[in-house]
Parts: sequence; structure tokens; C-alpha cells
Amino acid sequence: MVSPTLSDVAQAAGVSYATADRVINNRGNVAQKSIDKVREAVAALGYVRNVAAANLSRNRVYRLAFLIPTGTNAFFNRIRNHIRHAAEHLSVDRITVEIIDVSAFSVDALEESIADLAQRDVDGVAIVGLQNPLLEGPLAKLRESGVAVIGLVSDLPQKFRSAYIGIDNMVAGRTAARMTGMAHAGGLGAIQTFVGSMEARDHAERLQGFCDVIAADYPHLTVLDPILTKDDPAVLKEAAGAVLSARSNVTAFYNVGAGNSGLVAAIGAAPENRPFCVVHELVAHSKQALIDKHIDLVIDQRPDIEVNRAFAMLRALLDERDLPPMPDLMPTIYVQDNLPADPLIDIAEAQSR
Amino acid sequence: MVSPTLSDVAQAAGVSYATADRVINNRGNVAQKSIDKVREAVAALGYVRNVAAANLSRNRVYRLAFLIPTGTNAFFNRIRNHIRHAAEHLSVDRITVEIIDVSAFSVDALEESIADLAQRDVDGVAIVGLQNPLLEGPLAKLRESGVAVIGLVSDLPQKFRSAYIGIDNMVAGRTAARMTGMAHAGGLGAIQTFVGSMEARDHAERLQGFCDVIAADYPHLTVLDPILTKDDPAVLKEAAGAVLSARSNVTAFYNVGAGNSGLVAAIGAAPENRPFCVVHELVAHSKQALIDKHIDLVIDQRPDIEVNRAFAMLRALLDERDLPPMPDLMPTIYVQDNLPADPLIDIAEAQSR
DNA sequence: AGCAAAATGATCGACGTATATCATAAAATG
DNA sequence: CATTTTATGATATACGTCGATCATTTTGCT
Repeated sequence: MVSPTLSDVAQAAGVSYATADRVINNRGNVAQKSIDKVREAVAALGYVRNVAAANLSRNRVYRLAFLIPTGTNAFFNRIRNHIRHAAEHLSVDRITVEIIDVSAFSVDALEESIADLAQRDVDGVAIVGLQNPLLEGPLAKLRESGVAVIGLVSDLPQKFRSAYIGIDNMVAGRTAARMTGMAHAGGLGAIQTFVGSMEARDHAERLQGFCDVIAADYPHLTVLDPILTKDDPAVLKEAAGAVLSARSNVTAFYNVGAGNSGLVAAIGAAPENRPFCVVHELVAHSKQALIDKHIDLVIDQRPDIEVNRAFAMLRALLDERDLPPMPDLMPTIYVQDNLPADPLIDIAEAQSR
Repeated sequence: MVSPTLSDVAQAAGVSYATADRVINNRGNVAQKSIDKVREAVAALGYVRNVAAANLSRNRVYRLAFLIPTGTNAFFNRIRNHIRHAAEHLSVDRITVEIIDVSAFSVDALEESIADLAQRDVDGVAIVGLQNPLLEGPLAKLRESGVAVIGLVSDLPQKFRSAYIGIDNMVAGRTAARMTGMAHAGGLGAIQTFVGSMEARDHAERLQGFCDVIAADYPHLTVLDPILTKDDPAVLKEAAGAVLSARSNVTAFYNVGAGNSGLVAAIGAAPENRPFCVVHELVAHSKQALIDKHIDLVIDQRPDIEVNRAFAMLRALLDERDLPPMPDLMPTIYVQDNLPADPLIDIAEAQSR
């Protein structure tokens, strides 16, 4: 009942341990005949390499790095907290983690940071990326030197990373639309949307998904042209306030991007008969707004699951074993009743200097 | 930069390896003075025990068991699939998993199964339990023999398990109510509820949470007395059909328990102007019903996360290390747009014999 | 002081794998 | 057939910890 060792395999295959080892770690200089015998023995005995012993032997340490956009963006602070928190518990497994700040959404800065990684003696990286061909050169170089690369939250050019971990923003937008549609219960309505920037791929995708569902399933609702906010709370406060005081026929707000504190401030100032409100990302602000009933829904991308998956993925890539099962990652709907206790949300602001 | 070994600690503390080892694995017969010195050295060097090496040395294998209710219940089939799937990838870590079927919701059967576990030479168990004092005896005996015990999905008597992994059913009910309230957009309405059994603690809690929120925040809605279904699809089909054909003023259905296929069948038979529908647990049936727009929402308890957490928890308990970060577990809201791809949902029915 | 009990040191052989060296055996080449 | 490749075997050391054993030293107690 105990699992077989490589010695057992060698014996069963009728070869020496050395030869079995040559096959398993394909070191070459082995006759095809022997390879087959070993392979068969592996299959017959159900041999699985003991990764713990292997890593112990080669004294393996994993040096991981995360490239995360800087700034006061509450969402990325939350991601950072999750990474740090996970990292604390990973030293047990000989894993060291480094969070590298990158100037937010600048292709040049990102390109440079990726190039820098090559010097840094790193085994695996998760990058909050951009779909820009400029990144392909440094990414290719990085991967050639044996570094595992995955995209996180925002994808990299597909051929230049091993995996992408993040939600489908089209789905996120569709989900927001579905909830907004439901909340109108068949009545007429007009939805004021807000976006940070139409160049941001994730914003565009969310809006697209949103409009698709409203058009298809809620024809009695109108989606108004998005107001551009640059994710700036001040801009949002101003714009939302204007809409509210105009006593327009707007029945719902959907903020595709960030800057929710401004939106909440505007609503707080005019609480009477506010529109139905959907925003993205559960952070200290939006959580409090939910509790205060200033907004109705938060669509979240579960950064805790994302970070969890990122680590599992990187380890699997580095150990050359296949992926363990991981929780599914889908846009999650929060209302005031199903909020997680997660303290990492609330300390987000405090920790970001 | 390499992490210190116990030898390093011993040296730093000015004691022999043997003494350091006595402290770390508290084997006793060590002077307080030495204990302190070693503790200090551990803190100073940041020593963390190499679990891989430790397990290798003691040739540790974890024998885990899951006690899961039998029957064709789609939800538990899904749980079973997740366990099996996870188990496949855990042999790498020398973990063997056994799923033990228990006659559903029978205290006697559960008591017997728990007693049997003592013979079974198991290191850790996750039990879909009941809050019944009858279980306390066998549970105490089990834990005395060094077995780690956690409750899964449904809790055990609190003093007799190390942890509980499952959602708060009150929260689940509240969440369902919030969504149902929203979907009425301030209009009048009456909600027909269905429960399997009022003795089932989870059903009662969900209903309680549901009624609480409706009463507090949606006073224009009426919650009708629950119809008892015994989780039987046939009963549900009959009852729901009757309500529908009576052309009553019912605006929403909330099924607290199982047997959704019956509810869906009734709705499918009378599709015109159906009520708003909320059910629990995403399984093949309910997923398809969402896609077909026969129901509106599914509140799910994320069995994938639950199983993930259960394994992490058991390993942490057995290794005597502290818990790694795990994704939060909250009732999750699914609509037709944010459904997970998870193939384990769909094969659920097929795999159950 | 004398003696038992408690504490400490020194050291060994596992665990399963990686990685290396060196000698020998088999196969391919001309 | 002689010679060079190529393949195989045998064996050693290291990784960090656990669980021993045995000898020795220190402490506590009367």
C-alpha cells in the first residue's frame, strides 16, 4: 500500500537505479528499449515522483515575483495584501515572494520591469499585463531563461505566457446587466454608465457585455452614453451629482471602473429615491457603501481566489506537475448580506502608506 | 539567503542538535533555560521547520476520510466529485482519501459510521454532520485517538470538532431575500416558499434569514407559509403547479431545499408570466434551468471552495502548522451569465452509479 | 557528601530523490 | 577484428528532519 520508489521501478523494469533515473529525468544516453521498460514499470506500479523528496534533494527554493501596478487603487492594494498574506505562509514551502511595483498602465514602464526581471534571478512571475506587442521581446527573453510567466487580472500577449488568471470582463458586464435588468422588474428605465477610459480593455469589455444583455433581454431599458471619469472620484462625484440633481429619468447607475468613493459621496448627498447602483470590486469603500445602502450590488473578481490560483499555477509550472484542482474564478455578486469577513479588505487603505 | 536548518538554530542557541530537536518537537526533559535559548534562536534566525523533510523522514502518509450522505442528492454528488478530483492530485503529497457513504440524515447511521472510523486507521476526517449529542461519545473517542475532525457543510457539536467548513445558512437566506426584494422594484408581492423539512437546521436557518430581511427591508412583500416538500421533486412539481394554475397573486418562489427539478418542471409547463424564482445549489438541473430562463437565481455554497478548504484545514491540523490563506466561503449568487465552466457539475448525475 | 533524577551531547540510520563519478558492458563504426 | 561510441551498472554524497540509543554532565535532594 505504500507508494513505490524509483528503486522499485528500476527493479521492476529490470534496470539499475541509475538507468531508471536517466529515464525519469530524461538525461539522454538511454536505449529506447530501456526507456520503454521503465515507462511500463512506472505505469504498472503507479509510480509518482515524490516532489517533496525531490525538492529537498536539490534544495529547491522558488523565487516568485508579482508585477503589480502602483498607485492608491484600492483593488490592487487588496491584491497586494493577499499576496503578502499568502507569502507569509509559503516560506514553509521554501517559496519567497517579491512584489514589484510598476507604474500603472504604462507600457514602457512595464516593458522595462519585465526586462529587469531577467537579471533578478527569479523562477516564476505573475504579471498584471497589457496586450501590447512591445512586451513580446522581453517576455520571450524571460521565458527562454526558464522563467514561468503568467498573466494576472489583465492578460499578456497570449503566446508569451503560460496561463492567464483573471475573470472574463465581458461576463462581469453581463452579470451587472442581468442584475440591473432584474431590479427593474419589467418597468421602464434609463441606466447611466460611467467608465474610466474607453482605451482600457477591461472597461470596454464590461460595457460591451452590459449593453449586450440589456439590448437582448431588457429592451424596455435604455443604456445612456457612458460618462468618462478617468477613475477619478472627484469627476465621478461631480458627474453623478449633476445627474441626480437634474431630476432626470435615470433609474440606475453602473460604474464600470474605479473611483467609487466619488459616486458614493454624490449619492450620500442626495439620498432621496436614489437610482439602483452597481459597481465593481469589493474594497473598503464599496463594502461600506453596501452596508450603508448607498449602493445595491458589487461585482467582484475575487482577488483572493486569483492569488490562490496564481500561486498554485506557478508552483505547478515550476515543479512540472499538473495543476491541482482550484476554486473556479467567476465574477461574484455581493450584496449587503453576503459580505465576506475578510479583514484584508479593510486594512487595504491603511497599509498603502 | 538560504533558510536556516535546525542545526543552525542549535548552534546559534549554543546547544546541541539533540536539545534543539527536543525543544522543537517538545519531547520533554529540557531545562526552561534551554527552551528559551532555542526559542530565541528560532525567532532570531527565522527558522521554519521544513515540512517536506519532516514528512519524508517520518514517511508520513495522510489517510483522510470524508463522511458524506448517500442518495441521489445532486449536491452531495457534486461534493463527492470535487473530493475525488482533488484526491487524484493529492497522491503526489502522499495523501489518500476515502469517501464513506452514510445513510442520509440518520443520526444512528452517522453515529455508527463515526464509531467505525476508530478502527479504520485514519488520520483526519471531514464529516457532514448533525448537531446531535448522540454523536459526542464516538467523536470524543475518535479525537482521543489522535484523529483530526472537522465538520463539513453541516456542523457537528462544536466542542467535538476542530473546525467547521460551510456557509452560514442564515446569510444564505438573507441573500436570497435581498435579491428577491430587489427584483420587486418597490412593487407589491407575495412570495411562496418551499422547505424540505422544518427539522433540518439548514432549512430553518435559511427561511429565518429570508423572513428577517423581507420583514426589515421589504415590508410591501408578504412571505407565504412554506410548503413542505420533503425535498421530493414530485411534491414540488405538484405544489408549484397548483400555485401557478390558481392564478394567485404570487410573485416569487423561493425554494429553501432540494428537489428543484420538480419546481422547474412545473414552471416549464406554465411559462407565461412566471414568478421570480430563487433556488439553492448549482447542479446540473438548476444550471440548465438558469440557462433556459426558467429560474432567475441560484444561491450556491461553492462546494469546490469547501472541499479545497477542508483539505487545507486537515493538512494544517495534521502537520500542526497554522492555516494557509484560503479563499473566503460565502453564499454565491449565480445568474445565467456568470456560470462557472466547472465540468464536475455536469457529470454529477452520470457518475452517481 | 552521596546518589538518583534530570538534562544534555554526540551520533546513527532512515526517508526518496538528485546529481555525480567511474568502471564496465554492449553496440555501432570502419 | 579493432576501435570508438553509446549504454548501463554500481555506488556515493547531500538535502533536513525524525526517532532512536548511549554516554556523559549537571542539578536537586537528603
